[in-house]
Amino acid sequence: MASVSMKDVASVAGVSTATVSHVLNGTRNVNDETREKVELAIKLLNYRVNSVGRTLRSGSSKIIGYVASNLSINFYMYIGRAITHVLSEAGYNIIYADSQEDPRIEKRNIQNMIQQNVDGLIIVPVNQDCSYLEQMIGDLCPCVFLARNPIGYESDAVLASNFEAVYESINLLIEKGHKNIGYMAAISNTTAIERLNGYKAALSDHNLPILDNIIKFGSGELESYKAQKLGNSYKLTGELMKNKDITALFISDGLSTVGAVNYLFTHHYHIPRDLAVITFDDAFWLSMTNPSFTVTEQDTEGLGRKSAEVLLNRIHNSENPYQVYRIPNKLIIRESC
Amino acid sequence: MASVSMKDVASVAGVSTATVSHVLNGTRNVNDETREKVELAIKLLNYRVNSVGRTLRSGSSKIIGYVASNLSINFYMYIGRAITHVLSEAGYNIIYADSQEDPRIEKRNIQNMIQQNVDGLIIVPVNQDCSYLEQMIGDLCPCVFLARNPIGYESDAVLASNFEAVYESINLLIEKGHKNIGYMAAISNTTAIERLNGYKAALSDHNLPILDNIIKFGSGELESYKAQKLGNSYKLTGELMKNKDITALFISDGLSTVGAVNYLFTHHYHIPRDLAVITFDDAFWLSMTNPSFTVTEQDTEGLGRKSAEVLLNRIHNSENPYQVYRIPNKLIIRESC
DNA sequence: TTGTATGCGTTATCAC
DNA sequence: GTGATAACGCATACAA
Repeated sequence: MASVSMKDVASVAGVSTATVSHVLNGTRNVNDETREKVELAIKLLNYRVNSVGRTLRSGSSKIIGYVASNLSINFYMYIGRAITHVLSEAGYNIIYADSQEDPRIEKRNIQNMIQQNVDGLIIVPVNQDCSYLEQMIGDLCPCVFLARNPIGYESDAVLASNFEAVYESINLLIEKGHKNIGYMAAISNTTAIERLNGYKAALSDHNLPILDNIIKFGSGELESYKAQKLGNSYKLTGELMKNKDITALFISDGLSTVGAVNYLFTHHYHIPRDLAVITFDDAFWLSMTNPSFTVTEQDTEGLGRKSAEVLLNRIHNSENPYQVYRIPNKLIIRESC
Repeated sequence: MASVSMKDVASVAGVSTATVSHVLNGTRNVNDETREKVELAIKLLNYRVNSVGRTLRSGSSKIIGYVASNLSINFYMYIGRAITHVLSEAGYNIIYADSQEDPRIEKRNIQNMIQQNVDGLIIVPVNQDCSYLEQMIGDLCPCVFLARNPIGYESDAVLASNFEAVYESINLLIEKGHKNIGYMAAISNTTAIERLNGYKAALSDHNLPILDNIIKFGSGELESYKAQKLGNSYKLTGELMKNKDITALFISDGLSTVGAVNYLFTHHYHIPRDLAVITFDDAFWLSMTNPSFTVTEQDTEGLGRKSAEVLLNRIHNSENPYQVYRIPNKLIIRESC
């Protein structure tokens, strides 16, 4: 509405808009006296740059879009904060979009951001198959994938070291004498496969058999986090635990954890006496249950920071070959194992 | 980079840019044949409108900004989804910004959004005192406050019915025979006062005394949600529970709940036998603890929907007097009372 | 039914 | 050291 433009500032200060612009951006030498006149006018009129005009003219919005599959999962919010921290330092503004696990919303979010002329994108894709993003993004803006390795789209990716994290966790259980270690996963995608491979490798390396009947994989359907508490993973855990030989359980994702823990508590498992448990991904409530849970925690700070840095590199130097970066987890030992 | 503009489309279709624009927006009659030529060119070139140009020219970005005090609290994300739902229907795009409970970040977020020419703002303010937003926002864009009633800034606000929700909860406890009902609050602001007044009114209406020594108020400092589990509310609950007359406890905000519940579990309170408990605000884990917790749940869907509607009204009709809207809570009875 | 031309607010290329 | 002026991509008033 009552918007003040550079023209107004220029007129009040008695200079040209070019001078105002240069004062604002420090892009050329300005006489001290002139500068002061301009700065006074800016204060007087309460002038703020219009980013839209600037973006149109300069071709750069200084905005980075963070499009996450599901922002109601704290994991992705914490990553967002780390991203924001790094990128603000570098002079960028960050806008968040929430895809709500819906590929159509994700598509719209990315479309919008591109139309807003974002200088870069950090994407947690809803689906593994990202080929449909190819013609949307193309070479319009650099783009880093986060937490999930995209299929059908060549780009940088920053991922947790899924294999190593699970390997380390299973190792711990084996060292404690467990031989029948159940494995629970709600989702099946390449990330889930990487984790499962860590499990299998750890068993193999200790000459333990891999028993298919104590590995439980969900349908791959994504349930909303809110609905999750009564969801599929509760049931899957029940089916898994019919096998009475199991003395330890590894829960391989945060979505499974809610239902699985709920099942174990409801059925009065004595942890860790009857059953040792380790879960993938920390959550604040996992340290306040009785017993508290041993977890392999993903490094949100590291993941966010790295993806921001990779994006910045890509923006400034678009010729390097694409690369996948791995951020190690951290094993946090609590009471459940 | 290889960005396609209306000019390119016009040239390929053999028409003027005006025609392309009108085809795109349906703003005037176009010959079927011409339209088809244009649409073909658009497909051929994979053309997408540039929102920046459109915004600059039209003065409207069709973007609404949602600036929340702390997006890692699920409550605010769920509200964001409801907002998004209503506003997408109305043809707006929504961008989220996370203030991380830091007024400086909030300020930057709002500043950015205004510079991006957003058509409206929905703000969960970090501080109660919003007078510093006055000169930033002014009449530059309509703005609805959410969840916290701003001081020093005249605007619409959409709030939970704090008074009634607590009144109803305390009523339930009184009906169950409780006379010494402890009250816990981590934060002290007008929202907290409203809730406390609901507590006091319920007691008064049943001719029960209001005992200051079983009411515990935090310092008002905001702790990060992540750090909260070991934070102030744990300690405050401990101090409160020194009073052995207390037979019921009302926890008046989600931030307190984490610490308070942690304290009660750690000290092996038998709930509800020794102590009946009701908390303000639901969270998924409150239904999977043992016992599960009775809560007065805030209606995120209603809060988000209403604030979006109020904003739309304000955008289309800016002359109505400002108003405060209240969205009722829902009492969900579980095992803790 | 369609085209031409202007301006939104800014930056950048000239010229002075 | 400073000022005109063009151009970014689009929508629209006006002309044809």
